[in-house]
Order: sequence, then structure tokens, then C-alpha cells
Amino acid sequence: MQNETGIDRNHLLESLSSDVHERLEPHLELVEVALGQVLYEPGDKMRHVYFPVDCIVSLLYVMRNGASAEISVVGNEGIVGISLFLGGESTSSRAVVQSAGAAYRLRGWRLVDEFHLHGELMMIVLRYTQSLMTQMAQTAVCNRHHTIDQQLARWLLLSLDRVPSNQLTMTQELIANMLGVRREGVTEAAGKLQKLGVIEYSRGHIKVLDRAALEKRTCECYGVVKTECDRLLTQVNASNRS
Amino acid sequence: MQNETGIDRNHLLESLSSDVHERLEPHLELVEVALGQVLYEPGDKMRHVYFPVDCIVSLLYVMRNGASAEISVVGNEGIVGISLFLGGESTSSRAVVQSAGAAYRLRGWRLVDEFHLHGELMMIVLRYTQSLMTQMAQTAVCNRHHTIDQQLARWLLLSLDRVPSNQLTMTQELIANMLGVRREGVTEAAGKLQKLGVIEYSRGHIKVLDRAALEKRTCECYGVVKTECDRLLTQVNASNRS
DNA sequence: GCCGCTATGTGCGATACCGCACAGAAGAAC
DNA sequence: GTTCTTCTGTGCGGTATCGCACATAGCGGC
Repeated sequence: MQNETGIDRNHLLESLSSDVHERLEPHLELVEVALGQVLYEPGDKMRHVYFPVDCIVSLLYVMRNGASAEISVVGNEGIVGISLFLGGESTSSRAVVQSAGAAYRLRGWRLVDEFHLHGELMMIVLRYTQSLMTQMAQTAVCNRHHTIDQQLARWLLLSLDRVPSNQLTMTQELIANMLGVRREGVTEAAGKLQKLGVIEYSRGHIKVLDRAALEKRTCECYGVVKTECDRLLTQVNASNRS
Repeated sequence: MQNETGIDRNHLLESLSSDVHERLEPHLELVEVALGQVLYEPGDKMRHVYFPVDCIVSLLYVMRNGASAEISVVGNEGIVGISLFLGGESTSSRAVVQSAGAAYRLRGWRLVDEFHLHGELMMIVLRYTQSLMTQMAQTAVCNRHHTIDQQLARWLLLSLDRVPSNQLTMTQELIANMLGVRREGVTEAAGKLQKLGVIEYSRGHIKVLDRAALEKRTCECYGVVKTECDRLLTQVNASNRS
């Protein structure tokens, strides 16, 4: 947390006042997580929570037949493992690293203890919980009503928002797993974007060249999620920054 | 809450210990809500929360073009208005009555105050929050991967679980709005079920004749939601029932 | 350079669902 | 009863996506 650049830190941790921060800091462990690493499986009792710094973690539901769908995504705006303080201790989805990078890790009970001290951390993580719910809701809507083209654009934007650069390391196969569609569908949609000069990609590396064009091609879902997250999370910062 | 039958009460309220219960009871107002009534619109600052008794409330997202999709459903196992204690105060979805009936209404700030007393009510509503998230997640998955037939079965089962009888008052048009599909699609799926003798319906009244058959025809989503809700909510009752 | 693996591109028939148009049928209004 | 409205049934062409098969291309290992 002594990082001076301000870009590769976790916003949730950042927004804590200094006393809470000092209580947690000794127990925060900076770890590297690898692409594809599973932070927990459905039903696993969680032992740690993670505060992503420059990694992205997807909450993914995997069906009995192996097909999957991304439920929501967590980056440096959030925290992985909220079911710990919600009281369920496990979820029905898998948390898998979608983009490798660093995260702060904390023993679950330390967060839960701090949560129950009933201070600002509680308010902050509850508001974050609501923003996650917004994301899940919009994922449901998007899955029902929008084309792969729109969903890919939404997915790229959501990922881009959680990463410091304009590059993603991600094969079309993996994106297809997240969106819950065929890989060929992603190939086609990505091909269109590349022809238009909006993105550029090759063998698992995607570079976004024209963010504004992506925003034009996506559905309203991205905007809804973005706006609601901003509302729920920046207000936290504002009210706690003294 | 002095109801002696035990069937038309709200489980969340029921599971509170007597002292919390006594604090809230004077402020609980038993109201009737009508089919189609909107409890709040996206962005509305919520003033009340509702504890359904024998009504069903859908959380529905309505797109700019008017198309819609149900995000989750709340019956006597839950509470409408959780964003109040989550801190957001409003959501991006609409809460609309899907099945008329009774609900206990409570001024929002009373619930929030009790929540911040940090007792069992907090634990209970947080666990309920997680069960709602499970439902949202599964809605997203189901929208992506399953047929209208399966989704209709899931929807009927989820509604049935929240109502004391085996009857629903609900036109195919409304079901279609919930599922986010064409009305004709629902007609076809419902027609199949009727031919098989699983349900019986006419002009807005649906009677479920063979629940087991419905469970066979639905996707895994129903089971996941049911199991997870039971886990999250009965444990609460158990731990608080002294 | 060559091999082999993984990532991406493409074509084709099948299908689930949509959008629309309209017909019948059950109640409600009168 | 007759009329009107609402709910349900059905058909048909269009399209997005699927499932599968296979072709091509970039890159690492040797």
C-alpha cells in the first residue's frame, strides 16, 4: 500500500481511513495470482479474501455439463470473497483469475472481525456488495437480450476498466467461456472489431485501440453497471476521505 | 404476526428472537399489494421495506426499449428493499408485484437502525442478501444456456415455493415479460406442459398438478437456487431459535 | 529448419427463438 | 343475448447462435 503511483492499488483499501487501514495493513499479504488460477471453488469454505490490485477475477458458474457463464467480474475496485461477511462462507460459483497480477490477501476472519466492528469498512463493503449485485443483474439482462457483438464489447470495457493498460491477455476461447458462448462466435465478433480498427489482437493478446468505438457498439448494460458502480463506490471514498 | 397457522407469515420476521421482534412489531404495517403494483422504480429512494407474507414481488430490469427481464423474485422467505441497508438506497431495477397478497411494511430507517444495532437482524438479512445474489447469478446462467421450456418450469417452481397454494394468477404475457421472451414462446411451452398433464391453465390462472414432473423438466438452476436458499436461510432460523 | 501445439478462421446444416399476422375462445360490459 | 376486450393458439419467414468439421497461422522446442 506504500505505492506512490496511485494506479496499481485497490480502491476499497484506499478508501479506508488511516486507523482502519493501520489495523489491517500488517495482515495484508501481497500475492501474485496466475491466469486461470482458481481462488475458490463452489462450496469451498473461504479462508481468505482478496483485494485485486492489477489482476482481474471472474466469478464464474460452471454447469454440470461443463458449460459456463461469467456472473460478474472483480478488479481493483472490489474484493473477492464477500460471502464471508455475508455469512454464507461459500458461494455456488467459482472465482478464477482472468488476468494475472497482484492482489492483497487477508485471512477471512480478520476482515470479518473488522466488518463487525461496524465501522466504515462495513459501509464500504456493503456498498460494494450492492454494486456487485447490479453487475449480476445486468449480466442476466445482457444474456437474455443482447448479441454476442454487444456482449463482447461490454466484456472488453468492463475488463479494461479494471486494468491499468489498454491491453488484455486473453484467448478467444477463454472469453467464450466467460460469455458462455461458442469460441467461434467470439472469433467472428472480434474479427469485426479488428476490421473496424477498434481492437487489434493476436494469439491471446488484445489491444484496444478505440475505446469510444467500443462504447458505441455495446449495449446499455455497460453504462448501467458503470454508472451504478461509480455512484456506489465513489460516494464511499468521498464520505470517508477527511 | 399473531397468525396461528404458520403458513402465511414472513420467514425472515419469524426467525427473529422475541426482543428484536418486539422492537419492530409496533412499526410493522400489514398492507395488501395488488398485481402489477410497483413498489419502487429504478433510482427511487426507498422509504419502506416490505416483508411479503403471501404475495410475490419480482425484481425486474426494464430496458430502454421496453423489453424486460426478471432478475430475482422475493416471497415470504425474504425482504424487498435490501439496498437500504446495503447503503445504495436505490437500485437499477423495478420491484413489481407478481402475485397479489399481503406484506408487512416498515419504514426504511427503522430497519436500518435495527440493522446497525448489529444484532441477529443484521446476520439474517445479510444471509438473505447472499441468497438473492445466488438467485441473480443463476438467472444469468439460465438466460444464457437454457430453453424456454426449462425456464418456464424453473419460474413456476420458484413462484410455487413462495405461495401457499398450487395456483398462480398470471397471464402468459406477464410470464413472458418476466422471462424476457415472447409471449408466444410461453404459450408453446405452457401448452406442452398442459398436454402432459403437468399444469392446467386458463386465462390467467395456472394450477400445478404435478410438481415432480416440473422438477424433472427444469434445469439445474432451480435446484441450485433452492438448495442455496435453504442452506442460507434455515441455518439462520436454527441458530436464532432458542 | 522442422515438428507439434495452440490459437484463430471459415463453412454448413440444424435449431431455438423472434417478429409479425391473425384466428379462435373465454369472460366482462351492456 | 350481443359486443368488446383480453387471453391464448398457430403459422411462417427471418436470424442469431450452435455443433461440428476442418483449414490456416503463429510460436516454442529441438
